[in-house]
Amino acid sequence: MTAPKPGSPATTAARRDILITSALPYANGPIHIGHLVEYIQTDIWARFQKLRGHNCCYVCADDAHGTPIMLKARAEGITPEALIARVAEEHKADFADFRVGFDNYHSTHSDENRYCATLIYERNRDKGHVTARTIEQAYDPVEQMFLPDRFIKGECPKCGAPDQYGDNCEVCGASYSPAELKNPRSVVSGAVPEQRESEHLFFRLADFEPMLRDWTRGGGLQEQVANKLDEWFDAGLKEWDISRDAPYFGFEIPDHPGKFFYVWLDAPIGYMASFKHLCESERGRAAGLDFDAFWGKDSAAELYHFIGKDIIYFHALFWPAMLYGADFRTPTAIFAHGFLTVDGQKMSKSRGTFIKARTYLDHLNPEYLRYYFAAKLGPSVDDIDLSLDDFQARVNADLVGKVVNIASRTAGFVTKRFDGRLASSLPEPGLFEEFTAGGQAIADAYERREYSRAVREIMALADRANQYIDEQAPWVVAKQEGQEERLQGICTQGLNLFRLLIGWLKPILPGTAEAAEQFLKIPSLTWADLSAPLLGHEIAKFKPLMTRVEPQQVQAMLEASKEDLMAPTSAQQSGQGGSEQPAGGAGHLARDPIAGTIDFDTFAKVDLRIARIAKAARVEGADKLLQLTLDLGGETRNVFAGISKAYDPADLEGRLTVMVANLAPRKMRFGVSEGMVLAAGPGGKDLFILSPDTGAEPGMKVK
RNA sequence: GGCUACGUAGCUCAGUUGGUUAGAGCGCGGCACUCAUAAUGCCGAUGUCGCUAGUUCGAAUCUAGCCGUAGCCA
Repeated sequence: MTAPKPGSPATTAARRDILITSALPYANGPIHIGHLVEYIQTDIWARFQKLRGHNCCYVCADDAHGTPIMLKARAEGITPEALIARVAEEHKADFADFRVGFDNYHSTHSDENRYCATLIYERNRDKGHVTARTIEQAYDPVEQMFLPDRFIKGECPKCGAPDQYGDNCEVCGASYSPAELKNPRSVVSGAVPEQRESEHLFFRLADFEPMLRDWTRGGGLQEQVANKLDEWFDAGLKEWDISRDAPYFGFEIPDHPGKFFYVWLDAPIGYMASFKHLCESERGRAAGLDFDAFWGKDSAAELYHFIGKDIIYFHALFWPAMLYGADFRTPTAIFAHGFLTVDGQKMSKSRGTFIKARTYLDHLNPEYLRYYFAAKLGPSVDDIDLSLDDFQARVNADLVGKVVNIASRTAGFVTKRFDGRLASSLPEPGLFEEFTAGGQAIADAYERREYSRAVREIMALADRANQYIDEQAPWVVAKQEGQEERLQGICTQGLNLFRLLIGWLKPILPGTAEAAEQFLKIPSLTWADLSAPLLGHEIAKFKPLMTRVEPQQVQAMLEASKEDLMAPTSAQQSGQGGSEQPAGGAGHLARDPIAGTIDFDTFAKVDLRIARIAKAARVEGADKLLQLTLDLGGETRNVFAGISKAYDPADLEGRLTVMVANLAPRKMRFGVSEGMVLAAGPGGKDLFILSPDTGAEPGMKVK
């Protein structure tokens, strides 16, 4: 059996073995709605394949290694193991609540991954694809560790912009090496980095050029991605540095004590490890899952990786090469998607559009976002935009106004007039068949990942169903004597059309589909069930399957996202797949490096004043905010401070503290904040407001 | 800076190999209906297809340059 070409219509009746993955989220921060584009896109595809009756597994894991995690754990005073365990729980809860249905969620810091990474390394090494070479790298003499480029800051050698990372300048866009940086400083300790030598291991990617060129042309890549790869081939494939020196949180390389696998080596291997863990679990054994059948060199199973466009290089070059070199099968296809913008702009913390998964869930139904993303997603690598106005309009119009409304406007008659019983035949079987015929195009669209097309097709049919009900006007028939049978027929027809629509939407809206199944009193729908109508069957009383999105909910979510920002927490944006971003370090300087030098005039612009906390109160509806009335000795200010978890309002009243008195007022959901009190600490319960020494009086300037 | 993409109605997007008057949903204007979560149906208005030049009988579609946006540069 040969795997069908990816993107080919799902015409094959044979049961396919399919393994699907999403990129591994990095275990140093929370999931946000940008991440969710990928997990929702993948989950829809996995659910679709399962509904079609295929043997489909969807696995993922936390990407748990690397310098940022090591330093963040150290900054929190806990072990990396404790950190990644905590983050894993948060990630799993977020995914579960968004109904991302992983068959297994594992970690790259696992026995299975150590085994697979070691095996892949050793097999490649034994074939001569790994070489050792001494390189020069920046070294932090205080922390006694080598520094990744992103952990060195200094002035751009080209434009002189201060506070730039060691690899490129965000001001002028120049690329350079950390050694070129002027006045370089270690982000971890603030020390001046030294250049030191160290022996590193390199994966000889160029050995695989013929195989990779072949694989690239094999139809497993989107055209846009293949174009990008050609560019890399033309530039020549370079060796890949796969080792890092201690201290490092990862797997020690067996034959090189003190050296560790680079996080990006074992990250994709996490896909294998997660699947291996699934195979060896009770569930996996019961299902007869065989690791080798999926990963062996001649596997007939299909293997798909959904990833973001930023990590194509790793998945389309290193990963297939590593697998090939270690005598494993290569992926059937890589599906890259674009990034998410909100209202046409990059997600922004200050605009409140940097929305964490949890913040969204606190205010809105996950089905809304799943639907909206589906309505926008296609198979290309183009970015997609979350337009908040469009989001509300679309969810309300399409899902509540069109689809759910079909059931809502027919079910009442069935319950009241026919004891919930559907008619035993359809008055218009032709219309039903017209719908089921449309199901083929919808399936093809799903298979090709053209979700936006599938949604368009489904909504066109939903319009058709509403037209039918309008034409038949059951509310008129209901008032006519002796027309009971006709009324029951119309409603049965309408509910059957509704059932088809819900069945087709099930990969996108698993929760709503489940509620609809309960309403219809039917077992879990599969694609095959949709060919025949539901007749002579008793249904439950209709309850709203989905409520409308209210603008206030969206506003509240944005406000809450701004609150997250105000509380000085240590939350960091996580890069997918273990990019080495500074996330913490030894002590507070590492977590939050000292900012670039300013002159005295700049400092003098900040007017700091002693203030007496005249009143302090909790803010209804905000879990982090306290409303403070600050007495400046003649003038009072209303200030919101994100310190509710650290202080009891009663303990604050009467205290003296320090505030920024000339900060521009800021409008918040709860009122206008006219300044800011100063506090130190990572956030949550660990926040400490400043107090002046005895003798200070309200209104005194701090200088 | 180099490369790869993207740029179509107020908004979000379709537009298959170049071929008549460029489409949909939302929003907007009007009418109808009242079963339904102010839901539904019918009718209508709305565009120099980023800009410029070229190829062609003919360009939203092909080519080049420019402008804007995103990502990558291991």
